[in-house]
Amino acid sequence: MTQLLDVRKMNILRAIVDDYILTAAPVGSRTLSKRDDIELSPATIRNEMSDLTELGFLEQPHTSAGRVPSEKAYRLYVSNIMDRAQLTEDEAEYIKAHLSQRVSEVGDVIKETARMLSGITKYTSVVQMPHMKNARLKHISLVPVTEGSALAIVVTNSGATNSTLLTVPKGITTAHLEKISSLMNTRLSGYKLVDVQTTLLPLLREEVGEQAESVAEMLEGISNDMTRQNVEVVGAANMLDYPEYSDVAKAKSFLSELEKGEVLKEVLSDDGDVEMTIRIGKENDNPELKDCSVITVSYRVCGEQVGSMGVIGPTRMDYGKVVAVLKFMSENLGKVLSRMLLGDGSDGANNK
Amino acid sequence: MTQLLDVRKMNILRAIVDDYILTAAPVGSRTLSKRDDIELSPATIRNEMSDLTELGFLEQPHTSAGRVPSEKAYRLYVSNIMDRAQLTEDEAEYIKAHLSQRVSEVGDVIKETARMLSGITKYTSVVQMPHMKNARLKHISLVPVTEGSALAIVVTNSGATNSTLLTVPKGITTAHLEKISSLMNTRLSGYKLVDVQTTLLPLLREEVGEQAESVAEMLEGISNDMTRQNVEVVGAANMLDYPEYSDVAKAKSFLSELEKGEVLKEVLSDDGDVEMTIRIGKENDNPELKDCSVITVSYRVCGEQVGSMGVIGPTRMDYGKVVAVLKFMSENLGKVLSRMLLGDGSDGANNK
DNA sequence: GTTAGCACTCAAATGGCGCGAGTGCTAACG
DNA sequence: CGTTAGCACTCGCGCCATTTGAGTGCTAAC
Repeated sequence: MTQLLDVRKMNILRAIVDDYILTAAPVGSRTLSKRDDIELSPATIRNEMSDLTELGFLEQPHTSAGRVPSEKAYRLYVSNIMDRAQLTEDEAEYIKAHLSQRVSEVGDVIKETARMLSGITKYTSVVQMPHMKNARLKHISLVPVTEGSALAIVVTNSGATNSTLLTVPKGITTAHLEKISSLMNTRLSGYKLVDVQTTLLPLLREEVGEQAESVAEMLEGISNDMTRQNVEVVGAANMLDYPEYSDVAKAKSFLSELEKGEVLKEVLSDDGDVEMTIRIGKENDNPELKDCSVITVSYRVCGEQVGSMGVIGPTRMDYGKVVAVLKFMSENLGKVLSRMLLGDGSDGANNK
Repeated sequence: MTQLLDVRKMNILRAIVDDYILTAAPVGSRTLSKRDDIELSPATIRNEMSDLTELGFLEQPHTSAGRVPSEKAYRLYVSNIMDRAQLTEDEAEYIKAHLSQRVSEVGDVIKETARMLSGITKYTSVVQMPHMKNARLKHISLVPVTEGSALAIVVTNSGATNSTLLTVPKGITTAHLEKISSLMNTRLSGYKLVDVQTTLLPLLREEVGEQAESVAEMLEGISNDMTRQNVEVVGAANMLDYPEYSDVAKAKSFLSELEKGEVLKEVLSDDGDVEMTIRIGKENDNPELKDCSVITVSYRVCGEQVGSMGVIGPTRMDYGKVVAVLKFMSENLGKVLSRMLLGDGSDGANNK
């Protein structure tokens, strides 16, 4: 493509998208000509719209209706046209306040984040719990609890802690446990959790003599537990406010799909190191989302990418706003979590 | 009330409720007379229906429509008329299989229970995580993890274990922690968790000298963590299948309310020792549920009532089926959890 | 006490009608 | 030559009158 569209076409297209995002109704030439930012007669606009339709940026539901932006138009809008909306002072303040007030549990912070995301955007929000795949092991201790169970306490280099209750073979003694944990420590310290599961575990399984099986099982239990991904979904009901879901059948299939949780894998799919991903309509792998757009952003704790979150809305979502909110939210969540996991010490992330 | 209704009226009422539960459409005299179990002419039935209307068991949406059961009718139906449906072999089998296959985590078992409940009933299900309020403390240990944090490991008399990460004052040493935990053990062992929070904590706070504040904070952290109630909700989207929610606005307000979570408190409200509660329509405290019925049942682990679960559906829900499923599910969940918490030893509950 | 018959009611479905928003084309204008 | 006014044409949508049919209540006969 050379210069995609001349300035006037751009302006018209922007106006159409803006309007459609707001009203969900096909927009016509007259409506546009009334706008302040477009000083053209309806007829001229009609000509331009005709061109835009031919180029695939607009669609007509039927002959005598206005035009509706195509997915191609949204794509262009997102990458070239829209001016990213700013959060209002109030919103920014609100987010900061609510995020730092819940400093007790990681889970709570994630939930609150999801709530705020959908509260501000009025769409459906999805927030992943931070995973620890890339965290490096620092220390493992095994504490006997009852006959047949022990607690594994795992500390990672970032300072994060996790504990899992393990079932251990009945006969095992405290001395045994200590031996095993010291073994684990010498062999595993410094490695990533994800490596433990994929590569180190098989190796170790061969090497350890006596308690081979128990050690292996324990490790598997630990890394399973620490690798499991949980996702908070909030605001699904919001979708019912939009005319695209005024059909109950559509609403139902969307909500069911959400509940099944397959959708979440799509959000979860972290595209390498990409900061933010915008998937419009059929760009989503899941056919259930073909009328939705999904914007996701990853967040980092102490520089390490540990999870992502996203907003799901109709294709005519307010992209500018959502992008702004997500960006802000991701940064702030990162800060708060970093602070939490490091025990309030202010290193790593700069918490202004 | 003497004998509430004569046999024929009962039969007719049952037939109407049965039919309405199935079709959600007002049922007329002709429809009824065609049924095999009622051998009367439409005219006779009309007379009876007229009586039933006067008695408050039936309602007419408008003059020329059939009759619809009133809440009073459902009440009667539930307590006197319905024959509790049995689960099919397949369903029972299915439940047992899926429940015992997920023996790893309590949370998973609860989730699976909720999923099956709504899967079988096609309504919305709500399952509470088991609480430990009534569990008696057996042992507490505090394990230092990093500078500034320690893990509290709590074992209860039933063998259940729980661990919480606590933040401790920076200066504290391992020796300190040991002292504190032994103090906790001597003073608290044998008490119920719920008592710790409400009555023991203030007492203790005065008594301990030196580390008063830290101890108190820790205990508060522990008991907060162990008392928190979590609830799984599954199948909300199912409601959209029923004509009573074909109005999107209604659907939306129901779903929003569910998401807000206030509804859950209602389910949670354990009516003392009552096994099963059925709330029909406006019997629900929450006005949002005035067109719903909620059936809840508590479940027990080792004889102790530790949580409850329920099904939310339209007032014309299939009461017989739901009651049967809930009863079965509650028993089986109890068994599975008992087995899990006791570490597979088969005492307490009899696991056939 | 039960039932057939009949007049009456009323929601919902049906179908025509006109409105109005919007298009596309053509011809005139600067 | 780009822009605009004018006009005929399209077509979904809401409105209204009509029909349909399920259902009732009453009365009179069995």
